[in-house]
Amino acid sequence: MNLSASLEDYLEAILELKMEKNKVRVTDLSNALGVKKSSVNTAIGKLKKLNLVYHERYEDIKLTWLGLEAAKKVKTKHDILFRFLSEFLGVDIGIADEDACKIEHIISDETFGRVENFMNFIEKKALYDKSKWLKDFKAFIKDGQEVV
Amino acid sequence: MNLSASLEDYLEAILELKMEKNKVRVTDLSNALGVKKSSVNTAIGKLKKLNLVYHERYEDIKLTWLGLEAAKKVKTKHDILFRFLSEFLGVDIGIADEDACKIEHIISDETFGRVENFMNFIEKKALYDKSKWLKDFKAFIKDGQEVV
DNA sequence: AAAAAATGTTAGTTTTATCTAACAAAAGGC
DNA sequence: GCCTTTTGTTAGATAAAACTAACATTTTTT
Repeated sequence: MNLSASLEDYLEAILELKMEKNKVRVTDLSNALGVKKSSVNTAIGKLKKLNLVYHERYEDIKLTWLGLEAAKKVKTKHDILFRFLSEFLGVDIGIADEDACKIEHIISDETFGRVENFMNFIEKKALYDKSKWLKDFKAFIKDGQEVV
Repeated sequence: MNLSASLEDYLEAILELKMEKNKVRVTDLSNALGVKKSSVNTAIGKLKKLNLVYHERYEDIKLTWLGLEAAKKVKTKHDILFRFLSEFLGVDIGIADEDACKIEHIISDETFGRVENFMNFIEKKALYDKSKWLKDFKAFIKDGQEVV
């Protein structure tokens, strides 16, 4: 199933809102994504046709099992890309979130897999690695200073 | 000046074709970007209005000074992202090229700056660093094996 | 130089995702 | 229980970027 960036954003937002406030309404999505309610309506119609959400007129929006799986996949991508950008590269968290949100839709599975591997590597390595490369790098990133 | 991803791709392709074959025609762009010639025409019309290219009916396409600057900016982004993906993360070069081509249009200046810094760091570090973290990481990336 | 092929242009259509504006239904306040 | 506000829906418009199909111009072949 190949979803557009826009539809992936809707799915992700539904999942996040459900975790935050349980009920997900058209207005919530409109606010979360910064689009008009009519746009939400159109998008939900498409997701419904794809069997990704369940929605009855004037009621709140629910993910189907299929939709939940798709949403979780997008969210996982987002989270790992966000951590890579903010924790590793030191990007400001606001910007890291924005960029992750754009990259998550266009990155290939292969590239994402590599980023994922890298974050796993870093996470474990940081615990017991004797070399101070990571610290050196963070210093470098921070003030552009070289550390030999 | 805020260009769409599509227009940035056209500029980048014009720069690359100019370097390869000197003359850049509508057909060259059509082939390079995999779009119809009529689409190239429409895009060139927009770039012309923005003073980024110079183009007379039935003649070849040239970048203005402004267009060249913009094209170089995009290409630099592409090249550094490509090196990061292929050389550092070990992504297949075909896929790295595709992904770089998508990411270059959406990444923030801040994030791109961080990637740039990182590649500079790596490049110098690799020359004299005693720790074998980079080698360890590449092994990890390659076969998912942990190296303690 | 005429015919054929390649190249370039134009007009009009399609798709995706947004918007505005008008309207419909539901929820809350009194 | 009515009125107002909030929420949801529908219809129609717009913008970007591609497409097809028809046509125009230039280049190449013979």
